[in-house]
Amino acid sequence: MVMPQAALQNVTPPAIGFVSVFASAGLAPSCSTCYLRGTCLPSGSPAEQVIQISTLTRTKLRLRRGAALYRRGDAFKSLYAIRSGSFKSVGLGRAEHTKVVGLHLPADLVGLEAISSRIHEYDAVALEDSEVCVVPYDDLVRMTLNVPELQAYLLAALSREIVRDDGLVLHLGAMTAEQRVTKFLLGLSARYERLGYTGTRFDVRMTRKDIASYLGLTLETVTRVFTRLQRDGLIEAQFKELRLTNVNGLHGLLAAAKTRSNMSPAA
Amino acid sequence: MVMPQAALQNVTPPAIGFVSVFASAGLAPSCSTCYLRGTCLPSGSPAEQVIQISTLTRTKLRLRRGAALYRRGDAFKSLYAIRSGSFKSVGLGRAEHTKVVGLHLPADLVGLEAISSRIHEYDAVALEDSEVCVVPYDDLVRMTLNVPELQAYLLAALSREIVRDDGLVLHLGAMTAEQRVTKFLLGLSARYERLGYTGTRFDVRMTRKDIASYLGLTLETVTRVFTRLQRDGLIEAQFKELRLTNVNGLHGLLAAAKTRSNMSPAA
DNA sequence: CGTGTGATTGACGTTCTTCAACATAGGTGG
DNA sequence: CCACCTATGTTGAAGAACGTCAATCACACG
Repeated sequence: MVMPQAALQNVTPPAIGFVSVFASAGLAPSCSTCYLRGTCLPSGSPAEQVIQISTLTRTKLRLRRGAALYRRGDAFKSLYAIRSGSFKSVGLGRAEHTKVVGLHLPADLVGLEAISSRIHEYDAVALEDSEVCVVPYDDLVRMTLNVPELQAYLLAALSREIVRDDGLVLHLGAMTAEQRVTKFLLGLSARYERLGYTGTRFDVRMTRKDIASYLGLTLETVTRVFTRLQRDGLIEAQFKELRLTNVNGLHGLLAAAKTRSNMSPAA
Repeated sequence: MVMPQAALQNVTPPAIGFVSVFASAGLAPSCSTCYLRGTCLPSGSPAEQVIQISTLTRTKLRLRRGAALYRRGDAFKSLYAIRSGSFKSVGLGRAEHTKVVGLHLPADLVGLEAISSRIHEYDAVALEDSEVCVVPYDDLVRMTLNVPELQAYLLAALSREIVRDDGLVLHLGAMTAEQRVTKFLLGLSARYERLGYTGTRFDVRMTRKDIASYLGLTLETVTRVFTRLQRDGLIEAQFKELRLTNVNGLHGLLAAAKTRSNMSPAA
């Protein structure tokens, strides 16, 4: 069990639990060689800028499953780009109850919600052994003034997050349990595909309980939907392992007349 | 009925319906005299910067109730700061059904969701006769490079929107109808108070149908909750007019043991 | 090999939706 | 100014979807 090695330069420190910190002394790859190149930060064109951006992310963190990247109430100092693994964002609802509000995969930028208040609003917990690049926020912002592409990228990332959340709002309130789960699975599939994986066969790292929380359901309901989808030949699921055996069929469930109507027909 | 007067400078044009465009030829107030000064854009300190920012927002729009500031699919060119009135954001769910995803009051910045894709994702519809300042986005971004406070402000605004949405996600999935409506009313109250209004007596501009859509309920359920809250002496409501007669009681409903438990107890 | 967490399945109850009828407000034209 | 008309809001009764409670199973981990 690797313990956190005290503070290094200006690393956000408090990540408790099974965290390992290391700087890029040749060990850690720079942005220019990262296989996610260009997806998490704009290391697109001018090589000069890529180098500049690489200096931002010298520090990496490794987290064991269950470890927290940050916790609710922690001071916000950095954003985190996921290099490998996955995280959930866990928020606090009324009456000391928690709820999963986000699921983050490689190339995602985590911590955006804390920019305005400078205090993290959620726990970010590793769903598996994971690795992130630390992006000190003040340095990032300073650099945007010289690298307009970076500025544009950061703004776009924030905007994308808003769209994602709005999408969630749109669906949470207006879909049946079956549709929520289906939407969730298809969304995951699409994200994995964008990362270069298959999209029809992947592991669901969240527990049924987490999924239920994320979708605003109970874990029993989620389980039942899984078995129903499996019975109908749309998926094959056992525990974390998942295959989408009939993607069209799944899409069909979403479009279906079954929509529950607190929604108004479009004009 | 005032018709849109063709394009003025680089105004986003397509706002259809009852829209009136006018430039600030002394008529329209500048940021330095606006009663919302500092709330929508950072016209805080250096007078020079306020003037600079004012040049961004030379164009204002007036919209009649029901008119659209922009529509889904419109090209994104500007953000809009609400000077007076209110708007709803309406998104498209599955199967040609719409859902209200946002409610915007004075000083809010509208259109943030379109920054990444450069295409508006929602309709923004005026809930009453309203007035907005047009903030051309490219000009705004260009200016942030010289005015770091503006950059910080813009990033914070986006981040705040993310927090707002996450909050909605948190609550939509995990609260009873009574709690959703209560949360909605208390939220409105807080926002009006922050704007300098009473917070215990205000008009709800959205129809029951809109509220229901926003909260993921049916309009009948919303109505029933309203009458129940009224019966219990917590509010007085007739149609759009609303008074919160027992704010503590309302807060009590949220904290209450009544939470439905797809939520996990905090660690 | 035992313990604990996560997953599954069933029976039952509650909340919310659905369907339907009716009331009220606001706007339009006579 | 009134009559009408449509959009909006209110109320009731019945049913479905999902939550709740509880028992059992399977896997992972020490």
